[in-house]
Amino acid sequence: MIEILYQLFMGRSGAKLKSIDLSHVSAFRRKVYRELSRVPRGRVTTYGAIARKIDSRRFARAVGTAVASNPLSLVIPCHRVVPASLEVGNYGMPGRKPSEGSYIKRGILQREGVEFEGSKVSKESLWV
DNA sequence: CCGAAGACACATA
DNA sequence: TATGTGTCTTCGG
Repeated sequence: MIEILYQLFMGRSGAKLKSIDLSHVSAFRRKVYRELSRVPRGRVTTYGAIARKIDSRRFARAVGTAVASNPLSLVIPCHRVVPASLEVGNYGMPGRKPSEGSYIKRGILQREGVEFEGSKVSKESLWV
């Protein structure tokens, strides 16, 4: 775990997720988190893209619920996932208004170097 | 078990 | 732009 946090601190996200215990997490969610952890700093991906990598695009909504309740918010870069519209999307912040969550999310992304065109992230920031 | 809800996607008008 | 529909995992009764 310390290893992971160190990697994050050094800006090396996408680091190994291996050492984390995911035994009590459903297989589906493990897949989601695995893909999510591959997204590097300064890039974003979409719920649909993750869904597609796992299986099919139809899983998009399910991916959303999986990410929303991710148990490792500091380790898994859940802020690097945006809807296909490329808008910022939501960011669950219990107790706060959705708008605040989006604001925070966007702030994090910008700090990581993601470029924005208006209310949307630029396609260049999309991770392939 | 079953029903409802969800950090979505996409087609249609 | 605005609605409506398709799909799948979770969670609560």
